Amino acid sequence: MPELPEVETTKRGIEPYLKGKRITNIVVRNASLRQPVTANIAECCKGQLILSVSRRGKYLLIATARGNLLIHLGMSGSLRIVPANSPPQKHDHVDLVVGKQAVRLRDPRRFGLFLWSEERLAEHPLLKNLGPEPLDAVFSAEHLWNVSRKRRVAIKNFIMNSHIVVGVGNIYANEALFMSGIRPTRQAGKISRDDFERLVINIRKVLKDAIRQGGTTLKDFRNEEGKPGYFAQELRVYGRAGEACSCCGERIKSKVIGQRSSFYCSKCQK
DNA sequence: ACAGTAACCTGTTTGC
DNA sequence: TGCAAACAGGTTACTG
Repeated sequence: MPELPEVETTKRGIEPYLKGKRITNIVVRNASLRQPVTANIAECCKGQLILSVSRRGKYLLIATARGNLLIHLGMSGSLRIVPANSPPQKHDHVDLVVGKQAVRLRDPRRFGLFLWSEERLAEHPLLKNLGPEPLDAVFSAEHLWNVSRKRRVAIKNFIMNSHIVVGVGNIYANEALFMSGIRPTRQAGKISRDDFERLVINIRKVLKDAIRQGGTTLKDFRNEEGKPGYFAQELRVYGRAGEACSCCGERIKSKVIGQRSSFYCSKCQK
């Protein structure tokens, strides 16, 4: 599910309910996510004042003076604001209780994470090797050029690699490559500087546009109010195999690249 | 160091 | 209609 725009939408949605409040409790109903929910997590952070809510890549970070909550939504996770006493549904695994309300993690596939960490975030194993934020200035054509030399992996896999740049998942990788006229199978090391310039611009554009629309809801993404995002209607190639290209009319092709379904126009993308 | 694959899970869609 | 297979937005551990 959630790529950067969906995580950013979630971050903006939950922030007003959390910032400046004290953590009342954390209720864990099912600790078996991709990693087990940190043992005794409630005792670790009960009573702590929430200083900030932020995002790094697809990770949500909730900071207190003693440590940080680190949440990842995996493939099927979502966070909602609910009354703390409302009955949980089948896949509602964890509640972060703040007063009479709770931020509730629902994650049917349990690929998500809900962790407590007292080490410096810059040192955290899940965060320390991440590449730049695509919406930061340090993410540039020069960066992509520098780290792609002699790399033979397909450009689509390359930009989905969080060590290269964070937050670009399958949907937006397909879209950004279409917008840039780059065939997703091309070797990263053979992309020209001009192509990288366009790719950087379009990765930023597609992510910003999707954030503006509240993210992309294919099936189960919901914001903190349980409402879907509206960017799906603006997707140009993702999920459109066999349809006419919006630019030239050619039929959109699909192909599995690196185990992920990929979509492109063979006329517009070389 | 790099590239490719399997694995972690469950729900929904597709095809016979 | 029923059942099994295929597929899904992410990440990482392992292999060669």
